[in-house]
Amino acid sequence: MSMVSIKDVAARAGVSPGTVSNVLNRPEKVAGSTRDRVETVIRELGFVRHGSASTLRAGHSRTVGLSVMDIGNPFFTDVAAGVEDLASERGYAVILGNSSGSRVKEERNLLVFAEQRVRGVLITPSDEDQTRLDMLRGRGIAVVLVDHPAERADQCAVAVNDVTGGTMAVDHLLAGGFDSIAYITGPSSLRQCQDRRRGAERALAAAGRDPQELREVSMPAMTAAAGQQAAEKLLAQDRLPDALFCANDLLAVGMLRGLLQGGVRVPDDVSLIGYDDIDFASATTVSLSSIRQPTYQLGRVATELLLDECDNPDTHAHQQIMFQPDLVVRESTR
Amino acid sequence: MSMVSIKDVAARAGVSPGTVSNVLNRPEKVAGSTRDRVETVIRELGFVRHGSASTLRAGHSRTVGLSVMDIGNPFFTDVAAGVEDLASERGYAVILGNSSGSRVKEERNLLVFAEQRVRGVLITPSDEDQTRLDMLRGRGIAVVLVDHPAERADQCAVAVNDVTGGTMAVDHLLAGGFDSIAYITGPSSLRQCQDRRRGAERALAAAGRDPQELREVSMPAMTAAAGQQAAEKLLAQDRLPDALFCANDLLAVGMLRGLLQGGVRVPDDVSLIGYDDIDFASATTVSLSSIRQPTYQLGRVATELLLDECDNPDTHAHQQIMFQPDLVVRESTR
DNA sequence: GACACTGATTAAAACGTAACAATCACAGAT
DNA sequence: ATCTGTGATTGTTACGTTTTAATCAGTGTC
Repeated sequence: MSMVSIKDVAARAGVSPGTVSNVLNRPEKVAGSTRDRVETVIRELGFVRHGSASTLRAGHSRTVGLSVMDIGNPFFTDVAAGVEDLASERGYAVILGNSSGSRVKEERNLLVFAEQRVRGVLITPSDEDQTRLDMLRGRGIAVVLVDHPAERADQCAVAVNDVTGGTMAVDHLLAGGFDSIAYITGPSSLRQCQDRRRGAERALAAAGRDPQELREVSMPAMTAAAGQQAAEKLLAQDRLPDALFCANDLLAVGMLRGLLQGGVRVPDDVSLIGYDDIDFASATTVSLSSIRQPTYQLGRVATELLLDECDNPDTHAHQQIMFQPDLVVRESTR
Repeated sequence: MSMVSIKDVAARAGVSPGTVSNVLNRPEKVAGSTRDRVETVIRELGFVRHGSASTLRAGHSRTVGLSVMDIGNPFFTDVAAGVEDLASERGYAVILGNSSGSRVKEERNLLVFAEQRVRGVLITPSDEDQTRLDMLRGRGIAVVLVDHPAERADQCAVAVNDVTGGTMAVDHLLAGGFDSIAYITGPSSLRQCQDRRRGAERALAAAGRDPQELREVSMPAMTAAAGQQAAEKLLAQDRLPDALFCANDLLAVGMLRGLLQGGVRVPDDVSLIGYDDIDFASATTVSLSSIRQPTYQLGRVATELLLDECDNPDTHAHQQIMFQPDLVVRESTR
C-alpha cells in the first residue's frame, strides 16, 4: 500500500524531487553520475511514476483512445493491431473502447477518453454526427477518423474506397453472368453499408441494367449470427437470387452456413461474395471471395497522423487518405 | 483549450467547489434544488471531470486493466466482451493490453497499468512467473488470473479444466478407432498447452496405450498461419498420423487449410479436432470438432471477483473457480 | 581578486479534485 | 431567550508530479 513517490527516491538518492523528475523526463539535463545514482534508487525502490499526477501537472497524457464498432470482428482487431504497434513504438498507450455498434456505448467510451484526458482519439464512427467529435477537439484532443472519409478538410481521416469496393464485387458477379443479385447489408445508417451499396448500383448501371433491381436484405447487426438469420429470411422467400453480395465477411460466413443448412449449394445454386477478406475467409466451408482492405495499414497510418498532430501541432497538416480495395476470388463465386 | 474545472462550475452555480464535488460523487448529500442547479451548469459548460486529478486525490481510479495473449484470437475477444460488459455495468472502464505472446510486451502493459493506477488487473498470464503480479499486489492493485488456475490460495482465479478438455478430445479420437495420434501445440511453456497434452496422455493411458506414442508438433505461435506451417511440416514427413488434436482452433483452422492444399482429405484421410470452439469452427471448409469453453462467462466471472475484491476488500474471500469444457462433434472427426 | 559565464541542482508554485472538519441556518424543545 | 440537533454547505489541506526561476559551485578572463 505504501506508494513510493518521487520524493522517496529523491531522499534516498540525496537529491531534490526536481532532479528525479528530470532524470525521468529530460535525462540529458542531469549529470551522468547523479543520473546513474537516481536510476539505481528507482530500481531499488521499485518506483513507478504516478501517471495521473503526471498528467495533471503536465496537462496531457501519453495515451490515445481507440473506439471501434465491433471488437469481435477480425477487421477491427487487425486495425487495432496496427494502432497498438505504432502507438507503443512511440511510447503511447492505447485505451480500447468497443461500442458494439451502440450509440450510447460509443458516447460512454468517448466520455471515458475525455475524462482520462487522452492525447488523441481514433474512431470508426458509427454515425455521421460530428458534434461529439468537435466537442473533443474543443478540449484540445486530436481526433482522426478511421475507416471513414472526412467530409470536412479540418481533420485527418483514413479510409478505403467502399464505393469502388462495391463496384468491384458486383462487377465480378456480373462477369459470372448472374441475373438477379441481392445485397445483404447491416444497418443502412452505416456509411460503409451505404457506400458499398452505391458501388453495387453503379456496377449495375454501368452494365446497362436498372440499379433498382438490386434486392436488399438489411440486418440490424453485421455478425455471423445476423448473416445466418438473413439466410433464413432469404430461404423463406419464393425465389432465391443467383448471387449475393454481403456487406462484410461475417455476414457472408453466417449466410454461407445458413444456405448450406438449407440445402442450397454454393456456388452451384447461389454465388456469394463478402467484404473485408478477414483471415477466416479462406478457411470457410466454401472459401469466400471477398474484397480485401489494407486493414493493418489503416490502423497504423491513422495513428501516424494522430501522433503527428499531437506531437507537432504547429507544423501538422491535416490529411485525408483513401486506400483502394482489391478483389480476391475464391470458390464461392466459381 | 480552456479546460472548464470544478471551480468554474462552482462559481457559475454560486456554490463552493466542494458542493460540486459532492454532486458528482455523493449526490444524496446535497439538497435537491442545488443539485439540479449544479447539474444544469455542468451541462451548460460541458464540464468533464478530470480523471487524473480525481485519481490522484482519491488514491484510486475507476479503471481495470485486462492483459490478453492474443487479441486476434476470438477466444480472447469473447473473454474481453465478458469483462467489458460487467465492468461498464459497474461503472469501470477497461484498459485493454495485448501482449501478443511476448513477455516484454506483457511487462510493458503491466507497467502502463501500474502507472495508470488501475484498480485491478485481469490477466491471462503467458508464463508461470508470479513475481510481477505480486509486485502489482504490493502496490494495492488486485489481480485475478483469467484462464489460469491459481497455485496459491491468496488470489482469485477463473479457469477451465484443460486436462479434462485434452482427455475429452483424445477420448473422442480414440473412440473413432484411430491408431496414431499427433498433438499440434503452441509454445510448450504455456500452461494451456501442457495441460491439454497431459489430458491427451491420460486418455491414451486409460485406453491401455503408451502415452509416449503421442507424436507432437510444436509451433512458436498459436495462429492460423502457424497451423498451416505445422501442416507443411507434417506433410514433409513420411507417414501421416490418423488423427490430429490441435491445441486451439486457430491452429486447427490453419492445419485444415494446409492439409487440404496438400491434397489430404479431412476426415477421410486424417481426423482433426481443435480447442476453444470459436464461432468460426462451425463455418470452416470441413466444420471443426472442438472443445467448447464458457468463454464469455470466464471474463464475466473473473471481473465479478475482481470488482468484489476492489469494492469490498474487507469481506472479500479469494475464490478459485474451475469450469468444465464440453465436446462438440462436427464433420472433421466423422 | 573581482568578473562573467556555464552547467547542475533546488525551492516553490501550480495542476483539479476529494475528503474532512468546521461552519451555518433553522426548526423544535426547553 | 437559550439550547440542541440536523441537514446543507464551505474552507482548507493534500495527493505526486512538472516546471520555472533562482541558487550554487566551478572555471577561466581580465
